[in-house]
Amino acid sequence: MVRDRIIELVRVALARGAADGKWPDGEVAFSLDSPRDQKHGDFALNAAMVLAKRAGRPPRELAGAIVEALRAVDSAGDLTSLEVAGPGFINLRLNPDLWLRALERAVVAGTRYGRTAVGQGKKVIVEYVSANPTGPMHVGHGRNAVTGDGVQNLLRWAGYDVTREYYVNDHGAQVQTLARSVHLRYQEALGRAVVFPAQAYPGEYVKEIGAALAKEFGGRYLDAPEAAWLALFRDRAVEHVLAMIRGDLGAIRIQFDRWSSEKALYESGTVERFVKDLEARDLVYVGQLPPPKSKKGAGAAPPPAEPDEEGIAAADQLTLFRSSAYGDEVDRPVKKADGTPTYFCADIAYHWEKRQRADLLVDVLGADHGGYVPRLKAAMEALGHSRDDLHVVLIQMVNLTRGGEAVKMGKRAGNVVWLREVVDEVGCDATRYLFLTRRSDAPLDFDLELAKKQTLDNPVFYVQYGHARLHAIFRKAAESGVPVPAFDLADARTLTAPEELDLIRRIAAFPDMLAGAAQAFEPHRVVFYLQEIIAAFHSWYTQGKRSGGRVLGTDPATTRARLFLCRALAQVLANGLSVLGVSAPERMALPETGDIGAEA
RNA sequence: GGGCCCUUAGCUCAGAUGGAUAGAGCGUCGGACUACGAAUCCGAAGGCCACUGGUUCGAAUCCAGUAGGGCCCA
Repeated sequence: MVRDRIIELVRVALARGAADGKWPDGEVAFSLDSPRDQKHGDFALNAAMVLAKRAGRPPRELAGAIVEALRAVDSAGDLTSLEVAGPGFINLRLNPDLWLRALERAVVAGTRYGRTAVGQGKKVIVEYVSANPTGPMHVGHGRNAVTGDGVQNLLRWAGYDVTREYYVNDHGAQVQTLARSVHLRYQEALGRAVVFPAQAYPGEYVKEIGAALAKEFGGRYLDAPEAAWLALFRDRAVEHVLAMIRGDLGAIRIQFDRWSSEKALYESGTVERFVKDLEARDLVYVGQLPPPKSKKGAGAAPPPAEPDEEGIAAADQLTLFRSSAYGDEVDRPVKKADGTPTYFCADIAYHWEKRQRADLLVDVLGADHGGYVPRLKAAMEALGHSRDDLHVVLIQMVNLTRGGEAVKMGKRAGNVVWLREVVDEVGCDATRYLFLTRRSDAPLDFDLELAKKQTLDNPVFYVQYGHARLHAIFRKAAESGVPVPAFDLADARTLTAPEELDLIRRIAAFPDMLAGAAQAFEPHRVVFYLQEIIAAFHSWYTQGKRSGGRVLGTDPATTRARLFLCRALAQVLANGLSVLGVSAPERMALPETGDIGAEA
């Protein structure tokens, strides 16, 4: 990478200068930025300002000394100009051949261009979606899924050894409620009139499962006691729902490497072994839940005597995990009064088990689980790991709109918008891309009308169109008997327009951008990068068209060079879209045909 | 009442580990095709980066507090 090469040069120069006693020894936390303003060169180095205080010398004077040191180590002649500017920046201009070589690398690396080794093969488990197996995926799950998949893919491109994992909460109250709901529909399917209580799951799919079980078992469990069918109905219902979820995921091209079952954690004894481990480390004790934080001054409010949804009441003697010693607000129960483990217990047991399989854990959670993060981190630390071995990506909610009008959503019957409905309406590419047009921790407005539009308002369309347009150029070139050539430095040197150099610099920065996005767990950066680079292309293209400097010009060397530039650009677009799981069509149907065609 | 997130152009949002004159899209106004996709592009207008203080060579970015919005818990 171009930037890495310069960073190395700077390091050597700084070390050499320190060795010569020109400035104090030690790490210099310099940065090498690409300035927005081209007048400031290819890169701006702030080392002199960082070092000024330690050296006790004015930044600009120090900058002069650093410039000398850089010149001394630049035996290859990479730096064509070095100037001190502003408060003490050093503006670097590079030998243009360096940039042109980056263009060559992009094409030579092909579908692998952008892959880096910053992850050093570290094992990472990315857990995402993990929607409760009590119903199909809704739109919010979709955002989680797409973001998680983007993070996962970024990490893969950055050289991590990634496992995609889905945690199935197939144990506990919610799947039991599902089982009972299904049993009611089962009775109904057998002709019995039932009253459907408010807490039961209302969806149409519950009826389908009930009917399927009626067909399979007949009246066998019609009047049987709950104990006879609960576990069976639960397992069958979960199976059905997971099949639906797999279908939903398939519709947005998401697959998992591993499905981890909460129930299996119990059945395999993992939870029990984990609790033993906690006891052995003296991380738990028996006691009562602390009183909730009360209104100030008025003394402690009376603790609620009512059991909560997990069946824990204030007066219970619980097994508590010393999470408050590791940054959590209070100690959290891992066992209830009757000795059964809590949901939290199984969850940290799962993380404990995951951490044995990987160096780094990433959880993609809904923002409503934000309060859960400190106790998970506390658990990591208590178990002898670093808090940073777990990184949590929080996903804010999706506000669905149609032409600007809010689409009402809620948990009540009939109000949920399933992910599948959205994908069926706007397509997988638009769904995936638009879910990533905002930082994940900010709420997202998703407009169904906009997502379907075949105009530049629609960011997906804009980028895909750019890719198709590049391929139109290749087709035209082939028709004219001009194949896309191999790299030739002499040809490439004809690329001298500022717009062309700008495009080349962006292409060269692609691997850095991907690595940065991976390390920040922020797939939306890829979206913004693509948006910018394709805008730069459209601009260059149209301007060239006006001034007669088209890609397919009369001068053979220029034509070859520009075709090659387009080739590199198309590769970057295709690779960037591939990281996002969005297709890069080589041609797009005309709107008159009414065929969207972008999925090809 | 406690905790987390957020506040940047009329609207929707970017702004990488602090860098030089804060960017993009939409919307508004004005322009550009006899050849590779005008499904595109160019230009203009539009800002007290919520507020106050602090940290330093330098703050939209980091810290504290205030105001407003969202989520969770109670």
